Amino acid sequence: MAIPVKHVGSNSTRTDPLVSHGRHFGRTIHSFCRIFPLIKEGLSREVQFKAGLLRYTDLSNQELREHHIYKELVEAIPDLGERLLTSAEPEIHYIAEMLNKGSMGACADDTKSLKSVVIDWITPLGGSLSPPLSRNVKTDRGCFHEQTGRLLCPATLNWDDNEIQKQLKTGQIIVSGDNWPFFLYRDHTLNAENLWDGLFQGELLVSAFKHVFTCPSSVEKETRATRAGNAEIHGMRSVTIASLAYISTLVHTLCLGSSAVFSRNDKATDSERFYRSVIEFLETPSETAEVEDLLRWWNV
DNA sequence: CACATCTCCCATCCGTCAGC
DNA sequence: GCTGACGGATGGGAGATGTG
Repeated sequence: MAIPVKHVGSNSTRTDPLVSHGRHFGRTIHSFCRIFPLIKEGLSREVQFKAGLLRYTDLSNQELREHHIYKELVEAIPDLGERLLTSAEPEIHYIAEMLNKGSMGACADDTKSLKSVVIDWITPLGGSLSPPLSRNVKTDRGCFHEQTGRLLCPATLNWDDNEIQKQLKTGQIIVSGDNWPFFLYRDHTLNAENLWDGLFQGELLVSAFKHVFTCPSSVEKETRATRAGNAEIHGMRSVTIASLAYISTLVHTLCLGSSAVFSRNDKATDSERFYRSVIEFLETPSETAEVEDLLRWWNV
């Protein structure tokens, strides 16, 4: 297998800094994507723009969105744009592979630690879960458990209705679009008069966000951190739409959900579908004002 | 120094799926 | 069915950076 190995630093035993950038890319810019095609096509479009062969208005919405992600990627990593322009295909493959490695690795680590502590967070204060949930096994979560099922249930539905529970278990009801689950709302309750009230301000979401981006111990009142957390390491200043979607998806599918696999196949899996619907929703032009308010709330 | 905390990485395991 | 390749999950641990 001929993989061109081109290390950036002089010390060849260290991992390529691209991996670290890949970690942050996955958490804050975009998850669930094939990085090589993203770069390849983005690069090709850029070249065509410069040559006057292509205009932004020629792109479909999907292409526009992909190109936007490409631009964010290039801007996030110093000298990447320049490097890509002078790289042959094998080198681009290598770059994509390193970024992908980081992106997947971060996701694996976050899932691993979150799915365990999330048990603490959903356990009632001073009480216990009945039946108890295993910290390591997820198969009995999701709709199969009273506590996780209630949190995952779309907020417009009544979890206490047996018929609804049954339909959720059999997959007849799919959570998507503006039918958001309870855990996304502040106090895990829906204000029927204002669907935006408290949306994406759920306590679980906030805890998970701190856990991943600040540091695990910052979730409690006093942080015991002795070193920089992820946000600081990568110079992250503010909460982004993609990072909110990332955390929401982690909690939704990987911590509360029962599915065992965080898949990125071509088939739309639960996690990917959920991620996309969150992003699409938060990027809807008509919701801009509310989203700005939301981000302001997060960034206080 | 011993320890605590945290990020990052690796080796290994396991489920899925195409090709026979 | 069987099998091997592949990719994601998992557990463990190295290394960085702080504290008492």
